[in-house]
Amino acid sequence: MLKQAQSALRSRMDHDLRPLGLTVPQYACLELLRTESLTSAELARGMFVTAQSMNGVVQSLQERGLVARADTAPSGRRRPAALTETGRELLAEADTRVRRIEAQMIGALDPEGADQMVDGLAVIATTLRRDDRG
Amino acid sequence: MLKQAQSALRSRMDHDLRPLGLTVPQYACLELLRTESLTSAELARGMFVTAQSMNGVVQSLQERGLVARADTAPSGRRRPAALTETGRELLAEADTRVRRIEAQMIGALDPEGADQMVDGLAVIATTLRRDDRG
DNA sequence: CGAATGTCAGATAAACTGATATGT
DNA sequence: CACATATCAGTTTATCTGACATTC
Repeated sequence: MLKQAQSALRSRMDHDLRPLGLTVPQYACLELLRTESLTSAELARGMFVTAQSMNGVVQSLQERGLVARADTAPSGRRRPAALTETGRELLAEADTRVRRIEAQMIGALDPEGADQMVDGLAVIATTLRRDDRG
Repeated sequence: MLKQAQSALRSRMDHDLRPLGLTVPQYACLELLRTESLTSAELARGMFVTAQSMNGVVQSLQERGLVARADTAPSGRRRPAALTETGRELLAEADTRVRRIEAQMIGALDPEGADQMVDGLAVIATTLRRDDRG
């Protein structure tokens, strides 16, 4: 089941990221911010949690100087978070660790199977959104 | 990535199990106990968490009367937890909800893809155990 | 002694619901 | 007014590490 693989992955990522002072949700958050600035609400949707939950994560990242947000909203109440230089550096280190895990994961599958896996997981992720039929 | 599908699944399970007063870890725990009695340590290994973490989960299940453990250990310090009748009933209800999610998940994949998915996830789960090369 | 199991204590993080405020 | 965003407050759960006891 998904749950077994999920638990194993989370456990392993937690173990490898902990020395960097990063939790899995924090890492996931930084990862989403790699290519673009996003508001807490957008990050929340990307991670399937409430805006309130995400707010806590973003605030802790902000306090640690890993992300930055403008003090005043450029439009509406939107205050997108962006990686700082420090954040980008830490993300790079976290990434090498996570990629090592992914490599181990992918290495255990045959090449064709790995491709189908990625496709299937993407389908599942979009299918399970709570919004699509609660 | 696994993480996206995992987050979506967790969010969806959380949402559907919450009305039963069950969290995802609690449900996973009951599920592991469906066919056999297990100690906290064994459950912990099955869920890739520490024995301490699992202890809290088991204790809350015990307080709610969903699982039972002998007061004295039949051998060593082992005090395996077993589902109570109440626990079994709640698990049944939780199961129909989770199966509904799984059906939706599987339904989004073609039959062949679903099979390969299950196999692949099993491989990943065993591969990622922290113990196998940390 | 060593290994497995159980458990206490303390800390931190994450998630929820509910309420409230602010902009478009 | 409705809707999206932000954020505060309070609660619960899960998780970790460290320490310690028990039993084979």
